[in-house]
Amino acid sequence: MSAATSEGRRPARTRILETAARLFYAEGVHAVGIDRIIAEAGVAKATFYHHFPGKDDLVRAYVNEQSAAQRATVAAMGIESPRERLHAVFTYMCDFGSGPGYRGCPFVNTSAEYPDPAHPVRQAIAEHRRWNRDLYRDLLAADGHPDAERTADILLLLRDGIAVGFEQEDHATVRTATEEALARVLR
Amino acid sequence: MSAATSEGRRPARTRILETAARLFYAEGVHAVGIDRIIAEAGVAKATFYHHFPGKDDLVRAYVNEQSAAQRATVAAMGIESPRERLHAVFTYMCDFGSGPGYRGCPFVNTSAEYPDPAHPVRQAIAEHRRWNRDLYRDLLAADGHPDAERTADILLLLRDGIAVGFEQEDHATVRTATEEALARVLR
DNA sequence: ACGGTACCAGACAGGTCTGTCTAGTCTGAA
DNA sequence: TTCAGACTAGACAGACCTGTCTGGTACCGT
Repeated sequence: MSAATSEGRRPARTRILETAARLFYAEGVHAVGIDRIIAEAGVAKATFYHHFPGKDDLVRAYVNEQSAAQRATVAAMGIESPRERLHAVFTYMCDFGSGPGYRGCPFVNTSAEYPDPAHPVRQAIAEHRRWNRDLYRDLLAADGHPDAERTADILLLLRDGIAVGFEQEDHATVRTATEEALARVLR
Repeated sequence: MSAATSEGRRPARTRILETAARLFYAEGVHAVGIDRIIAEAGVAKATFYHHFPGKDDLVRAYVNEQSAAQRATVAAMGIESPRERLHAVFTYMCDFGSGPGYRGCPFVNTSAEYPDPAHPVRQAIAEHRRWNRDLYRDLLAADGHPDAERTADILLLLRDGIAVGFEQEDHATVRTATEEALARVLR
């Protein structure tokens, strides 16, 4: 009996994506080979190449998966006011950044390994960033902020700073700095 | 006659470091192999391993070199007032980020390829960040800012945001957002 | 003249990378 | 029962990786 399908194991594609996400995030894209992913996912090589034409396609799927997860997290937040919602987003970032497995922003990290902005992986990252920036703008506008566009650009700067900061600096310091920065930026 | 030393060519170590800096920055650390560095530097493999015990040592030297260059740039700035000096630092970042060869912050990018914070390369990066943060704090304190410590933390957040932003977003937008963010953060 | 130092060219070893291919197993639907 | 589709195991090719080693040349201070 094949253990793969009858024992209620998750489908191969899912296992590949989950394993890739874990390894890519923890160790970097170039540092993790296909052989390791298929070994830890318990998948045959032919199966991997059946689902993904090449490694770059897997990386793109990984990026899109991360983006979908973040959008779902935001969508699942209670219906607070726009302002509370905006703060909740940044609070969530701080909580996530303070967690034990934090290893920086998956989008920033992955982007660093793909120098060409025209590469499909980079374009997937750019799309996520557009969503993120638009989220800030919409929440600011809904809150009646007088300069939602420019303030959204500033919040995106802050977002990236937080993502890098929690990877590099003391967590408590970054959290305090984030709260204070938010207060100053939003006046 | 050996072309290496008599024709006024730069010493091998310098050529290695310059070539490594160019390639590491443009394409990433893992993506560039030793073979390519020694080929483009016009250096024998034995010479490379004579100067650097291994690739990680070269990466560490690369990071330290970038740090030294940034410190020298700041040191070479005219003796403006602390506040002008602080603005000049951020203006320089914007100019650099808008340049044609910009590929993100070398420290952030390199850090993304070294997951272990205890790694010597990461520690070299951390040392540079301490210098940077202390630079902000000292300039703020010299300017009489009432909360130099916390504001320096915020400026470090902003710095990282700028470094990522110029790589990912429209340059003019990031520049405008930076100026506005600086104004709001410094009140 | 001599010895140390820096340098060059390139073969080599042992490993890992992506991607292809063969060959066979299991499951579910027609 | 037959057949397509998803899956498994693993050999293989060709390139690239880091690092070692041999062997030889040029310069420089003594």
